[in-house]
Amino acid sequence: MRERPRVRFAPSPSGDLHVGNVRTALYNWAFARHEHGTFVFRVEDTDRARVTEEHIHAAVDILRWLGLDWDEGPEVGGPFGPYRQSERLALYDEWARTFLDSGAAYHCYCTPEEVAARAAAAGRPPGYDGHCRELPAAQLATYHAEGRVPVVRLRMPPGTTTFEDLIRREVSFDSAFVPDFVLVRADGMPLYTLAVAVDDVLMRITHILRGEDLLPSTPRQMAVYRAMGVALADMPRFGHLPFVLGEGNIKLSKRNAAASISWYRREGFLPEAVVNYLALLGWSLGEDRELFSLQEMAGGFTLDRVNRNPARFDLKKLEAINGVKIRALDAADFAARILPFLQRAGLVAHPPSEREARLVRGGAPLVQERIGRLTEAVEMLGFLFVDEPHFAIDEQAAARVLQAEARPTLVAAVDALEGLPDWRAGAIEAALRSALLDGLGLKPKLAFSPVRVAVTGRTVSPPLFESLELLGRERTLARLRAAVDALP
RNA sequence: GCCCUCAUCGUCUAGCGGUCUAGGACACCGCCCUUUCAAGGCGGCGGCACGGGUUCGAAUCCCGUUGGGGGCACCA
Repeated sequence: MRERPRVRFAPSPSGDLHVGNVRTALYNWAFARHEHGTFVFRVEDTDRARVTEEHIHAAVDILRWLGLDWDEGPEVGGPFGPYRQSERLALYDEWARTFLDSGAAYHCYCTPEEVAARAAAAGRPPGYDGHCRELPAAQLATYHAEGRVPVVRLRMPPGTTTFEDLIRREVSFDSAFVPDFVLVRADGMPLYTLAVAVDDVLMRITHILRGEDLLPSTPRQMAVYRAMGVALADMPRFGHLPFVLGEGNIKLSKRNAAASISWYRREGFLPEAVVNYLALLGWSLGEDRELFSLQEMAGGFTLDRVNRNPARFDLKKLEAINGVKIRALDAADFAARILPFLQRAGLVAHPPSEREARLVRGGAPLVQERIGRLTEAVEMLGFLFVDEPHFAIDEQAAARVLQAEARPTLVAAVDALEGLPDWRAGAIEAALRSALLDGLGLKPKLAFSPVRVAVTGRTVSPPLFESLELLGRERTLARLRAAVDALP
């Protein structure tokens, strides 16, 4: 009997989408999908100075990358558009006029400075005092004569606003603590306070899941609904999501690079990991299930499992989940995911040459189970793509491992590998074990590290024998000989 | 200052009056495996903020205290 819910994600993209924004989008999406409702994406760009075209594109792009799709909004349209507030200004204007006519709103001629000064002088908390609520005609004339341009304020109805929060419980605000607020600026531009309410009603939004920072603005939003003639029972229902805090020192400030979701993409996090981790910040599937897909999340997403307390972001945990998701990828998919990172590092061409493609395919399985971020594949596989003349050994690694005493080891390795008829990992391992372990009586750890550093340039690398096989006989021997020559 | 809100291991959480000497995950610490690094396996450390109630019985319900967070814009 109950109608399908319509929910929305309505960011005001004044920069890269924030981690908290995305978590809100995710919950709205999951709720819509779970209830077989509609997910609306609306852009709140009434503050045009801050919201740019570029930011909007970035938001669309990152949401798509995460795998969130919307039924109405930018690039998909829908029956209740336009979905950008900057294209709906006439609507807000119309409603502001209606409010003025009905007395639900009034013109206010006070400047922000005057309002603040009066509050301070009276020792009241900041906020409007209702000064222009009932202006005498004479005063009005004076203001006009002074050339003052009014804002439109909503007349906050007296009494108590009570609502059942979808995530908390009953919340109520006494209007005495909710000052009359501005709907339209002196320059005629509508404010968030007007635009959200009008749009949510006009777009038939039924459930509003948003950050808890908006909790105190709920009575104001409901007052606008009321002015629009919406009955209490028909108003959208609100659910306020707890905050996502930064690590350590509270707030996930905009200054912090890790606050913007695009950072995670650049740093080699999988969208399925980001989404999985973000879902965990304030919600759980239950039964100790921590790993799931977007679809599984949608399948189990109910509001009664959303937490009320704020969550702190933990990069280590995200990384752990990322590792699990990386390992769960099939080989071809994983190779495709690391390719862009190798390309950006300048190691592989666009498109990859045949040899490069072969090395990516061959190298991918070597690193898939040992990295937590896709970017690490670049560090570990770099040695495969560098041409001999440009191959360089990490200085610290050389200083530690490639000392004079490594000479017999490297020489023996060259001898053992030079005539090896079968250049495959198994044969390479057998040859090196016999030459270095049996022949020189070295411990494995000591025997293989000079070879590793000489050939990969690092003390940490993918498995040695497979690495040599991939690198090929020529390049392997060239690097070993060069290392011998460079020995002190 | 006023209003609102939150409170289980270091962190994310399970728990929705008895099955809790509180479960899982990440982190951390051991051990095993091992050609480096990981991964994996096994084990360990560690928590119901405090005080009152309600109840035969509270992590779970109520009140208060403390502490945290948010809001009080011609930002959203």
